Amino acid sequence: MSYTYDYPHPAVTADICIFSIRDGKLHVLLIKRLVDPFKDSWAIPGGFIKMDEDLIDGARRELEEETGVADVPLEQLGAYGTPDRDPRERVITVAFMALVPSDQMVLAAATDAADARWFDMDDLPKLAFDHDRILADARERLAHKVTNRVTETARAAFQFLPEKFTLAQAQAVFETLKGEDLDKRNFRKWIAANWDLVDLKEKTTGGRHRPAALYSVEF
Amino acid sequence: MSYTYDYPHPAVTADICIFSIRDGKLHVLLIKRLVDPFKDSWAIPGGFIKMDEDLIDGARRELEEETGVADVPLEQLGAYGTPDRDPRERVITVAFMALVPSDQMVLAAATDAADARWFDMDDLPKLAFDHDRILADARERLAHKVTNRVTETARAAFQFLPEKFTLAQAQAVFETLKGEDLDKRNFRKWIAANWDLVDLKEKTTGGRHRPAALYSVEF
DNA sequence: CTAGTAAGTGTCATATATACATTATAAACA
DNA sequence: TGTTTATAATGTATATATGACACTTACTAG
Repeated sequence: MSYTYDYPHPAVTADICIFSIRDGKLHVLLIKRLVDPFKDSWAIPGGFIKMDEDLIDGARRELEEETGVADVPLEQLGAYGTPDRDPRERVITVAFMALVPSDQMVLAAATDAADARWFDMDDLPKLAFDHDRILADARERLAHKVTNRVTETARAAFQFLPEKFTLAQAQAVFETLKGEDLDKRNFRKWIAANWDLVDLKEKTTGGRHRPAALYSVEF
Repeated sequence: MSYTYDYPHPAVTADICIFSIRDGKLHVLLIKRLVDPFKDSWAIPGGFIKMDEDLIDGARRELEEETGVADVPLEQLGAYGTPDRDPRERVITVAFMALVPSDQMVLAAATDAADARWFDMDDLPKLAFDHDRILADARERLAHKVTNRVTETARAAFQFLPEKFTLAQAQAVFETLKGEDLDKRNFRKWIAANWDLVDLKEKTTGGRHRPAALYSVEF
């Protein structure tokens, strides 16, 4: 009996959907591919799993190599393995996702990708492989996670708010992540019931309207 | 530029957790391994994905080859790829699960496994690889799916009931699948609200107690 | 006819979701 | 200074889901 499995092996990659809010709109981090297939196409970052690294570690490494983005709390989305999803050879990919702040983030595309940029989710380019499907699945999952219970993902939403924020700002963030408008009064009830808001007893100034109360969160 | 990716490739398998109720207890379908590693150990069925088949098709094929079980509605659980989960070489597995009736099912282990048997989930043998972890994840998912909304999995629960069943029988099935006891009155409210039960105007006989009304379901 | 056993049934409290309209307060401007 | 404009702030009613909880009914066996 031989000591290696005598079956042909597919390639295995990890692909990562990184979401952020920029300019009040949901964005996703895409890279421009450096090599064929789909050279010069946009794609979600990802690459080959090394033989000695765990799937999530491979995902983290590829993400950093292609975009410079590090230290994000990835969550597995699932495996995608339609036989012809890669025109070169059989490639099975394990998809991950995360929600991160991106303002002070410096994208470093140089090494393993021709470019790395944030794209508005409402204005996406044509994507390589089956990445449009993976991304759609991730988008759906994001919307569910953001309000359904107090998950890591929901907590990440507050990263898009300044230290001191108004409830209107918070509502805008959650609306962006969910992809739908929320009722103001119901949102305020929800956030007060589910998060530990501190009323800072300060108000905004300068607006041509009634000033808003400022809050901070404690986790 | 070469036409194949010059990275080493891991092996990729599909592993399948098949649940059923037998004797009123939750069981899982395991196979006895025919070859090393873990020769003669029990394991959840599974095997190598072929180069031209989709993940779910590979899972279905392996399941049939190793157990004789066919035509089950598999759902993907996720990918497991810890580097040393297989002592021989790097193997990444994609796990699937399903809930099926098993009474008239004939297990045919002969071909690709030394044996195939149903095991009581409360009396499992030591499992090969990391299959205990995969199985634990599947068990948890099953419990959630059975009552949370009207899913395929929830519908499958009725397969464990005869054409005409009492509400007590139905409750027993759902208790087994959830792994916890349910309140009789609350269960009756729930099943009446969520399923289309037909009161057959018949009653059981022969019990040393008050006869029970018989129902059937319509989907 | 009595004992045993499982069937059958309703209410209250709590939590969550959703719909919906008016008043309050500051800045800008005439 | 007072009028306009823009956003902030607030409460109630309804519907639905969840979970706790105890007594009466009806058959069988002895």
